[in-house]
Amino acid sequence: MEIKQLHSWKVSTAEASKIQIDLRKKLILHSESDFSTIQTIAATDVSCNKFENILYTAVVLVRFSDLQIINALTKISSTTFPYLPGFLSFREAPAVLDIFKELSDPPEVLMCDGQGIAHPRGLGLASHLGLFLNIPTIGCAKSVLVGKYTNPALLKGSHSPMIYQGQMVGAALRSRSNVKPVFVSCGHKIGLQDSIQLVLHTCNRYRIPEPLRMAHQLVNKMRTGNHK
DNA sequence: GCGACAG
DNA sequence: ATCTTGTCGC
Repeated sequence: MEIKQLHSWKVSTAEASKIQIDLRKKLILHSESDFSTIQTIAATDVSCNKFENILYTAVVLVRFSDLQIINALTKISSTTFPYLPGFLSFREAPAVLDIFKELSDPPEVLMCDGQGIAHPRGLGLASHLGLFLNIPTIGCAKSVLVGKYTNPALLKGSHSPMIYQGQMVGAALRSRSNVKPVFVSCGHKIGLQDSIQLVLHTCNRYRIPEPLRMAHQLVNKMRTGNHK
């Protein structure tokens, strides 16, 4: 599929910071399409050995009705950009985009393991990917990068706002009853309510949404050489 | 200066 | 992110 090349990925952290501040203005933080009728949902995840710069990346496409895998693409690549909180996309996004270049059709929505706009400069991995791919993206992180929240009620589906610099940037969402919440934020081209509903729909047995779990399992098997 | 800090 | 076993609870 067509990928926008909005800037170089070979940049300093100072340049990266400027890029984030510039690109955040281009984000669309509401739904323009009807997500009640979607047929599929995509997810991406990246794995890496400690102290190494080899990235194991996967994109999975699952059917929305039964959450079964329709397609899965993987790639092994190297990176020079280190992990720095607030700059994750400059490390991981190029690998994800490389996989999407091989995909014929854009997915209806992409779920990412990290923040959307709940980010120091409002442009986390999910938002950054959304702009390059020009598709709806959702940030679903396992922990907070920025923002304060009060614990949502213990029942699945309960959520409370994440507040950063006086703005609501996402939601702490109880994806399963009695478990630690996940942190959902708009990536691009989708509203927070729709994002929450899609994440909830894909959480059946575990805290982490099924598409993200499957992508995670895939990259870990790649990394550890388990071809089962 | 100190603490916080997606993956 | 990864390193790691059993164990408590729904």
